[in-house]
Amino acid sequence: MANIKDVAKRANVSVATVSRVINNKGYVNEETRILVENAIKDLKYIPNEFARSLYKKVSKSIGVIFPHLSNSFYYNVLEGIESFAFEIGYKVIICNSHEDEIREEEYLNQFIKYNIDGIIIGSNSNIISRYKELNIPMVSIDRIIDEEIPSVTSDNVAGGYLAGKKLIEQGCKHIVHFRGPSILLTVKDRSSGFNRCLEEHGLSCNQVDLAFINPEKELIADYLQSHEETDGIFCDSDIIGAIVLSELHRLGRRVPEQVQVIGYDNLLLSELVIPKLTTISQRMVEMGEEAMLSLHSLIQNEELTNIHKLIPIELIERESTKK
Amino acid sequence: MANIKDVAKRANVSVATVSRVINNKGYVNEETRILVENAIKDLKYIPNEFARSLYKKVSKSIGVIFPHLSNSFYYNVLEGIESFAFEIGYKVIICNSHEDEIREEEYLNQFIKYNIDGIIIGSNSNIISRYKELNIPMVSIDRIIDEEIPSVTSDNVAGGYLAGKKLIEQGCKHIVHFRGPSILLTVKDRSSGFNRCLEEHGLSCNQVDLAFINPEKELIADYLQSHEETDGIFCDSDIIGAIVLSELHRLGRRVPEQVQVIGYDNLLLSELVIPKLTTISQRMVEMGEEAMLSLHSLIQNEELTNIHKLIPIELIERESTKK
DNA sequence: ATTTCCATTGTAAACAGTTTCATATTTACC
DNA sequence: GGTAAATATGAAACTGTTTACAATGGAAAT
Repeated sequence: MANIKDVAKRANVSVATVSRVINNKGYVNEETRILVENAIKDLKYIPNEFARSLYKKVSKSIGVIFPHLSNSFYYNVLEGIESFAFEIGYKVIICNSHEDEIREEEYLNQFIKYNIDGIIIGSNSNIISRYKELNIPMVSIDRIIDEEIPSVTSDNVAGGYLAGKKLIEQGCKHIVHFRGPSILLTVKDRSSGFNRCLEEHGLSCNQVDLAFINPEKELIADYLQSHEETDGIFCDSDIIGAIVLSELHRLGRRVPEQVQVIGYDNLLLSELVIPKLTTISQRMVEMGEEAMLSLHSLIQNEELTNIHKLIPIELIERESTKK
Repeated sequence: MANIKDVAKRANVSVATVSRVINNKGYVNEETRILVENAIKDLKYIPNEFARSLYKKVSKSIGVIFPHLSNSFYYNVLEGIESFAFEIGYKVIICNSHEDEIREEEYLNQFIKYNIDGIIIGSNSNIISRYKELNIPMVSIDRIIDEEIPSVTSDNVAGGYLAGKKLIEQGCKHIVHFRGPSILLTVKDRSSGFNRCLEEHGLSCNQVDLAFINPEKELIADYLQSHEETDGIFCDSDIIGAIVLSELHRLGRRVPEQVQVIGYDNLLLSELVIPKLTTISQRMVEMGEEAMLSLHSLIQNEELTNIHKLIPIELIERESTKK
């Protein structure tokens, strides 16, 4: 691998001049520039970023900490982050915390070693203080971990509200909310939006708490069996929605004629079940892009006009609700 | 941020000694070691990897080039890669080529700048020559791009064969194979395994070529409508499988009594459709781990006992085939 | 004619480590 | 007691860049 000295030698100039050419900085005579550029081409010279970063203390890379990777939310967000990062010349180092604080801390140390320019956190981090003392530009995604730390979240309150509104508009009276784990802020927000909407219309609903990954099918089956009057169901995920549909099918209840169902996430799945699932869609890729955008501003020391970005949701109407 | 000089000063030793302590290399007196370690703790010193890498020409990071991120195969593989990489102290830089050669080439240049230690490629790269001239340790995943470049692939031939065997054993005579894009080697391999099995049993099958992402529902519907005799279906993905199931449902054909269906990938989806889809499972996380393992050996200049690793597949029996 | 300024280039210090080599001390062995 | 080997440490060179500063020459201004 050729280095800057080799180029300088071949072009008969000093390394400083070569550096000026590479960085387009300072005075360089046009002829000299061409000489240097040719030498660079001849030697297939590519500047060493380590040396550069060592001096400039900038790594042109950001770290992304997620609690999981195999989850459509995170990899779609990651897609958005990567996409925008590439545009502005940033590398993305991916970290899977596995919801493990020790692992997260180890990654944090790595970040320092590598002069990482910024961090995007999607994990349920309890080590915020550690993050804050690091003083590295940082953006949280999907949750607000601290008032001072910029965030990008999906408008979960609006998501819940919209789902409620749709069910009510289509005439549902006996509504149930199959919720995700209620420790999650996102779930709480959806609940609060949903409940507010019902209250505004003089209604209330039952809540059944479920896990996201492996929702207990039995709980769903039991509830549906013992609540024949149910005519509207809001599920905190399409996976729960799909299970609900299959249970309703087993019980012989017609969707959407007798019961209407709304899911959440707009997974591929929601198009493949019968009937196709009406769902709330989060703009995940956009969330990733917005997070990277905020982070970039932060890195550039720009003022953020909007510290806490709220990304709108959409209701995707399919066949599990009435028109 | 404290640097090695600060530590040296505080411990009243030279930087060389500090370096020896950090790297556990060379002679250091026990008392001196403790002195240095305390200084490190006091100053919260973390060595700068850029300076290190500059001298050692090793980055402790690998690049992963995938054609997409939002695809369960890739992110599961990524999960495996990241997991093992973390164990052995490597960072993972994620690159989404979007199937774009120019983008891939740009990433490649980045890799050189950053002295990347190794590359895992999952993309349909046509720029192999470029890769080869780089002389960076490299492992391909899901496809063999070159005889000399180590690879980790799923045993697609066995997958096709196993699917064929299952359908035949359960008495299918009129079999159709809804294939993925036939340009893909993986698809070709599945086909060849599937067809060989049918041939061995004196059978043959029809083939319908479909896209993976948005399989043309109409093609599937048309085929099923015009081939009432069909009693066995092998689908190159669970998504195709789910669509097939929904079409069969529409046509009033009972699964598995009249028609049996096998999918591929063991997506979450396959558990949620009615009836649950029998499918071939690829051990994706394991593939990622194995790829990282091979790459690590390569980086360490170790001989690979098995250049082309073939990861076994499994038949996951559910409700869309007879027992 | 002298001074000032700009363009152009090079020298050398900085960035933060690792490692080679030299030197000093201790221990081991004959 | 003398020599070789092992232990312990530091000075300085080295990694490949960027940049502050100095030096030079020529043009413009006084």
